[in-house]
Amino acid sequence: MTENSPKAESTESKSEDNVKSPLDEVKEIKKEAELAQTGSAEKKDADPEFITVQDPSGEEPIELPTVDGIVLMSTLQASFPGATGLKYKNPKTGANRAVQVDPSGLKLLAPTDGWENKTFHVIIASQSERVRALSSADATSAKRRKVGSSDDSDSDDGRDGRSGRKRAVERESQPVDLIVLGVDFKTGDECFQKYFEDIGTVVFCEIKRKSDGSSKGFGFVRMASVGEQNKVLAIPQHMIDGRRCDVKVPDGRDKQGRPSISRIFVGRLTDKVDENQLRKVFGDEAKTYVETAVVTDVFIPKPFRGFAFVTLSSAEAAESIVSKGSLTVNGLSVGLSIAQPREENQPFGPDYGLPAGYRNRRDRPDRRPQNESPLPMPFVRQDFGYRPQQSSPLDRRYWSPGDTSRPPW
DNA sequence: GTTGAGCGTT
Repeated sequence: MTENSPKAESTESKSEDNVKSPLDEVKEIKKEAELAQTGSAEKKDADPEFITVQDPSGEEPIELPTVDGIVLMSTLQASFPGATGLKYKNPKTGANRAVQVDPSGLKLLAPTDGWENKTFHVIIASQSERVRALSSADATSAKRRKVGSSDDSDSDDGRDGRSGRKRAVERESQPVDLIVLGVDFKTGDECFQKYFEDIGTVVFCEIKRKSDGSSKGFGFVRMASVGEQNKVLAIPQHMIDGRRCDVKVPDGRDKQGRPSISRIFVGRLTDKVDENQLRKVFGDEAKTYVETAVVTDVFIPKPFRGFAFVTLSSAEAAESIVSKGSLTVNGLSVGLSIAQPREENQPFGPDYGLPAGYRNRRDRPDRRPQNESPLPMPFVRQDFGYRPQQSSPLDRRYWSPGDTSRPPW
């Protein structure tokens, strides 16, 4: 079985670049997902059937698609967050029958007499939670909360399986909507959703459209867990409906209280580096500090300028790496620092502590003068990811030692 | 030439 699978993907008439490893990675992931799905039934040629599911809150029934004769749990949960299964009334006995769930928990298996001619009802883990989710006040955050209801402890990372043991990973924030850029205008919602369901559980997704219904070319997706979100973000280049897409954490949306994402400025780069190298080096390094950490984004300015930005899923990992001061990439040492947010992203307004001339030369606040109080343990007390602030504004101001001009106070 | 940036709500 070591032969290349002769898939009918010969229709790649478009751009077939030499970016191999990322694509292979995608294929591997998709293959995994495929294997997980091809359980028993094998009727690929059949048109997708739909089953009718009654909404527990009494709204209109929803039709869910079947895939190869099964219904994906992720599909169910995308429509009914918190759902753990389906049931239907047995016409002979009048009793409710539960739809069988396969051991992996990913698939709902067809009843022995098929999906047809039945109305299914959703089984929700906790009714009270669902009610709470529907309360308008907390609608958005409740939506997120729902996800974990079937599996109360967070499912950090699929690879580790059950969450029986606590890991040396601190609690990361909830998944966020990820922006998907470069979506083909003809790509439909189903296809869009399906793509991400092959990677993990999708709780929300949407292609943005104009008023006339035409696609804007981008969309959003939210995965059920941070682990799955990281899985998505770790893929450098997505191929959705035959088109290359980028998936990123939207600007300004990653900081809800605490940042779960952290960006590193990488200086002193040579023009030989490419994105994949940076992903590898920083990804490996990050995992030595936080095992679930992944590189979620790499930005290299187009006319090469000797620097790059590497974003990690873990602020702690980013801090840890940066605290080393440098890292070896391609045999050369590169400079590291925490990326400064752009002006509009700075929650504290302009640089109060810095004379105007220093605003572009920010000496990192985290590389503190030696003659001052000891390091405040960056991640212990880090209320805001990008800017470790002193508790007292008078404690510390930064200016160049040789500078004769006075600080403003 | 050591600080970027495709971006949503009904």
